[in-house]
Amino acid sequence: MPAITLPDGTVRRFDGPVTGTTVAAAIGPGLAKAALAMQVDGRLRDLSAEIVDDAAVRFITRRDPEALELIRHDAAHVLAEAVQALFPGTQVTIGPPIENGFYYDFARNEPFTPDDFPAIEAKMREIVQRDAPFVRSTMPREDAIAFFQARGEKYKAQLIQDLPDTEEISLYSQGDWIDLCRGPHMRGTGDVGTAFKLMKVAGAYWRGDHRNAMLSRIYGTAWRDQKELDAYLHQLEEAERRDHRRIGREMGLFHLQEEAVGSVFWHPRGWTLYRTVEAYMRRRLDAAGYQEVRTPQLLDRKLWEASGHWENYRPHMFLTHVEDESDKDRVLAVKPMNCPCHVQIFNHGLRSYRELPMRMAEFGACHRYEPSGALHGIMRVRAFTQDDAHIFCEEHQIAPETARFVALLAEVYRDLGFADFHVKFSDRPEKRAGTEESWDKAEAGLKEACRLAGVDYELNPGEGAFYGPKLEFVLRDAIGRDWQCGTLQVDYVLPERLGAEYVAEDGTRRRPVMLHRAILGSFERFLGILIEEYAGRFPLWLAPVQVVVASIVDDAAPFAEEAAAALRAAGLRVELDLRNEKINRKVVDHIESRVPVLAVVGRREAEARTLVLRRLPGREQETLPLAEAVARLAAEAVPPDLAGSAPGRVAAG
RNA sequence: GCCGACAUAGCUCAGCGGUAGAGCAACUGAUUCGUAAUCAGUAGGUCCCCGGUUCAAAUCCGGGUGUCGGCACCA
Repeated sequence: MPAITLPDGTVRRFDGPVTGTTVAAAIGPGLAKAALAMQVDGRLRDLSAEIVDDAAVRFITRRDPEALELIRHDAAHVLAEAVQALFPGTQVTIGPPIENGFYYDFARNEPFTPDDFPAIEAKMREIVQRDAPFVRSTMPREDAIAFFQARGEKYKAQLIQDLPDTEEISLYSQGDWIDLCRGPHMRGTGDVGTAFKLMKVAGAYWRGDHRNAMLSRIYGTAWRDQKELDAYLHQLEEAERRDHRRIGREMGLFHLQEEAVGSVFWHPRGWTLYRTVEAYMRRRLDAAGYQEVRTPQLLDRKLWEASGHWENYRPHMFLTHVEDESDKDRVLAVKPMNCPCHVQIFNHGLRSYRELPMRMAEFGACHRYEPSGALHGIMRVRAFTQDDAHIFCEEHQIAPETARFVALLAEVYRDLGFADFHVKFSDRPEKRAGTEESWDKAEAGLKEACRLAGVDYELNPGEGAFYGPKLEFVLRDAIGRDWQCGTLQVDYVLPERLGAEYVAEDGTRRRPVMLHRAILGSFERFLGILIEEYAGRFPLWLAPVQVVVASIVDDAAPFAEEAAAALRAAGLRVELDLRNEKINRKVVDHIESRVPVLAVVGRREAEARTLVLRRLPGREQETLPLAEAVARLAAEAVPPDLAGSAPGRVAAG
């Protein structure tokens, strides 16, 4: 006699076990038609599932957030059926819903190509049209294994084999086609609808392990209706326009070329942006009690052996040698990290606890031999500069230093336009240095510090650095990819390996703890993210070219030059556009090159000694006397950390 | 690194066995024109590299390199 409580609090009683379909029908024909699945006591279930006991039930319709996941999951099944119908002999593996869509991994000797999409999509529509109901059944484990083995689905058989004993083995059929699946599903394939599209093919390792076979993955996107699908496709196009590689070229910020794979050629405007951010960071670090240092690029392998990099990190290191006979056996490595160098500075001379915490910063240029497939624009490169620092401290200082760091990082991100970021906590990896005790201590200490600093994180198991656990501060790019920028790592290992010590209050020698930390991560990556975040339309203080003074007629040129000089004298980055072009054309060009302010000078302005300021890409304009225009723009161009203190003059970078 | 796709003028792209083309940009000239592209002309290419097939290769085949999308990697 289940009593079913609905979200609005009403209770319905039934004589015996009922399916969701029956309950929905009892409530009303509208709901019976709209319900795709249900939530029973918070758990998502098939509509055809029986409810035996009293329960709170909520029906899922197409409008509910859960519907998207169901649509995508079912779409993956439809894709799998379509592929097996068209390409006999293809084995199915897994096909989960993901953000914005779904994928399915197939085992097939010949990989799919986008040319196969039209046929597959057509078959999918056919299957959706047929609207076969999803029917759930269960099978004893051994039977299920035998069942899939007999069909030549060895991946499915293996999946079942590896399911925990407690797990019930459920299968879903849609017409003649059947698949191992946990569910739940909607009523039938027709509920998938037609707002789906296959997007791309890719190779993917079975179970994500590069030692396993490579499967052929098909990605698709699926939505409630065509309108949502169109909106998503449009959004993808927009994202493509923000791509830092495209904007970098369009704005003349940087380029990459074959002779220096993974290294950036910064052009004048890009370098201006870089210097602006660097100068900002330097001020921030100075104010936060850091001391900046500079350390060598090339260091003898002895140091890397001592630090543990030689053992743990060598495949990623660039090694050098010289031809000189007397020196030819010496191996110098280009530094992949700055930390060992900073320990060398710390070790130079006897340290006292009074000097701790010692915050040692460096804009350190590092080189790492990254796998070719990992390279991506300026976000993932082989040569980059970190806003790196190491805090040498005593154990009890870990928590307060973490809190200070997180506060600084949040302030920097906010100033640079990132209100949102998320934090991951990565604990001990398989390949690591140091004892279990030191890892226990480091992980516990960092967790405690997070608690004190009020940092919420998600756990990222096994992803720590080889010397210590880390916090990762993650920002998202235009294409929806996440990038680790900031980081904080607790390290008991390197001070030990490199023999760092200080004299404690009681006169004994102790090991400091090292906190490795970065806020931007690398300038290259961060600037890539920054470019995408603003789509190249930077706030005035960051814009490489802040103002273009454009003349309307040649007669106005002398005053335009005078105005540009005045703006430059106030510290602004100014370009002059005296081309023999109409003002319409100049407006278009400078909107395209993403200049924030256009100062227009015609005959009238030249006579009245005024400027017409137009904020691009907007249309509003205002006329101001030259001196006032200069003062206003100069004030506006003050970096956020200097705002409030003497406005007017702006550090050049 | 693995799977797949791609590589033609500065940029975006067409050409896909018969000796290279468009638009924009560049350059020259005319125009001096008040806020989203003035007109005309000129110039511009080892068709990524190396081999092969062919009377003939940008085009077909093989091998490299790079880029792009995933996967793996990201200390």
